[in-house]
Amino acid sequence: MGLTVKDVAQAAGVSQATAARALGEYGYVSPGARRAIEDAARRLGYRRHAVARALASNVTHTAGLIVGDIENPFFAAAARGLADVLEEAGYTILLANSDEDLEREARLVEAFRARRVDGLVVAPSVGTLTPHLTDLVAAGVPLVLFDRPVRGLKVDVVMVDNKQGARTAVEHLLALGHRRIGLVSDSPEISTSAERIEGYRAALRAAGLAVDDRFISVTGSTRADGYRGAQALLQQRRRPSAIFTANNMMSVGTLLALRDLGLRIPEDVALVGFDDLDWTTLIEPALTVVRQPVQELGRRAGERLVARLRGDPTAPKRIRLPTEFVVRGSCGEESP
Amino acid sequence: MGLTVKDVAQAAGVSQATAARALGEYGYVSPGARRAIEDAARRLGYRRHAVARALASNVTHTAGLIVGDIENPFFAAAARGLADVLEEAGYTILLANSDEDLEREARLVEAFRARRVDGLVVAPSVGTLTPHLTDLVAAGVPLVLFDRPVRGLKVDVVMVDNKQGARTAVEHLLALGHRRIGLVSDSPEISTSAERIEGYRAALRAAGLAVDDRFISVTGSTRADGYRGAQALLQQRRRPSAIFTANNMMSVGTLLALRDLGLRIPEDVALVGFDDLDWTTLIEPALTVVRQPVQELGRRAGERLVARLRGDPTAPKRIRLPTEFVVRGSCGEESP
DNA sequence: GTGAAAGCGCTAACAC
DNA sequence: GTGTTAGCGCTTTCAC
Repeated sequence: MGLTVKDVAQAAGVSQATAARALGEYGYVSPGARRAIEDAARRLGYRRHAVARALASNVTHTAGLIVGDIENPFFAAAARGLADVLEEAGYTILLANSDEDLEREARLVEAFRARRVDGLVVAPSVGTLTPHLTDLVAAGVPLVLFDRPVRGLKVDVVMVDNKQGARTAVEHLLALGHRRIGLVSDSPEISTSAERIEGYRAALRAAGLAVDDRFISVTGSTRADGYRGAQALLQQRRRPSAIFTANNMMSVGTLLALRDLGLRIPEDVALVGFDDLDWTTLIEPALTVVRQPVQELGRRAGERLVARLRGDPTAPKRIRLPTEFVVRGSCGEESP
Repeated sequence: MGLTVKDVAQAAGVSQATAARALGEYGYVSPGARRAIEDAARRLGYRRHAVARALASNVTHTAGLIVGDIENPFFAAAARGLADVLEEAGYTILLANSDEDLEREARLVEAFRARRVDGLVVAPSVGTLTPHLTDLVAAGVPLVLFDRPVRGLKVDVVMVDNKQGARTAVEHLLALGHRRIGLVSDSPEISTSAERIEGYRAALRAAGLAVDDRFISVTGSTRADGYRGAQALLQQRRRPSAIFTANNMMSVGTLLALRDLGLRIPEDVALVGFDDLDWTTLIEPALTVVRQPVQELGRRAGERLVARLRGDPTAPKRIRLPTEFVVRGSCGEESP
């Protein structure tokens, strides 16, 4: 501890500036001096002080990531993809969970700004303009929105085509003859959910069907919420013959509700989920899902951020990765 | 950007030192001055500069977390628990994945030290003394080992009782009459796995059975490894009648292998997994598992680290949380 | 209780 | 190419 550039410079017999240039990998240093400096550094056990460097250079080589909950496999996979890209580019990740709470999210953004992150990737909990994000952008801090756009915020967004994904899922159910199709979703405040709900509605409308609110359950986004939502839908006298769940946690809840109600899949109720997971092929029947390229999503977000950090001046990009509709057994068919 | 303590001090009509004391929440400041300073700060939109503060005070309020892979639900849940505790205590988390690779892990520790993290939580990929960790401890940086001890390293460890957990699982299978019990595990270099393997052996020995290496598959730790390992065990002419999988990813792989081989659970092969997950009750039959208090594990690690950061001088603690054996259907019984 | 001044360890001009 | 010299924005003595 406490070994500085100056110490290395002395040991190597050069000025502090030269040693700093060699150790910090910038500016010109003659091969000879470089060798002497690197030798001395190694010999003494010099360790660069990223904090001092950050203060002097105004660059921290640190990026913030704010997700709803790292425990959710969706965010975990994304974090992995993001980390891979950012680390490769020399950045370290600061991680935090917003719990989909706007106030918490704002506090976290503030904390990350105080730490002078070079850029930020956030999955915004609300899809409308909020000061913590507009201020950030106004201040020129690169921001990449993950999974969800914010209406009116002109920054890069990396997301999937939620509406189309949901629509395809519901059309599949319609094609199988279902007319009472339930929707178990979380709040449309989360724009992803709004789009999936929209896709659901669009499919029904296109089929000339009325959208019946009694088949729609909109709650929180946890597994427990999914359980309750599905229960509510299924306990009506005229229950849905099929259900589309708008996210992975709610799929689990719905599955549990179905089981507790003694309803069989797909005989009693067909099921399609959004987001593919480890266990979707482990259950019987396997779950038909709208698959998202989750890790890729994280990677792309990382690439956008790195591009901005390197000064990419182009207009904000909205990257929409396609979903893939994976037919398995939960709607009463065999996989192709 | 670029608004400093000095600016606030001028606006409030006090010296920089006083403003800094108020803004930095240390030292004495009269109530009057404090109000003036806080008003000015709010009015001007002052934002504290954590990097400068860190350089001057030599405290970053940052903790590093190094796990094998954040995409693994085990680590994700732990990260969540840890984040909750650390955030509460005012720390921000730097996250990185080691991929269970020692060299990578060493690089990451180095990168975190360069960033002057106040402390570190790591799930070490190797259970023996390695310089990147001994140096860290020698330098006085608080370190908490997560999930796995390192032989000879005198620091806090938070883990579960792997041996007992594994032993209980195998004893359960033995009690059901199984004599050919397979083990699908990852490398004993990861001490957790070594302990689980040890528990497996202990149970067999206690029952007076020889440990037959043909029933033991030790490979990497991915799902694919589990799949291959299980396949290998099951394709022998004399295949195991039961399998114990030593981690969650390998349970998935084994389940897949079982299915592809057309083997039924529990009729053809009984199965017990280590680590409980979302989907273990979703499959049919539900998976009997050794459950670990995963998030709690993360929380406890966070608590230990915070204690050390606050100067707790007591001897290193080895916290061993108990596992819970959860009997479901995969061994041929009903849940209680 | 408050202020002046000296750093923390590094980068960044600028002169040589 | 290399050295000199200012800072970066804050904390931290130490007088007052």
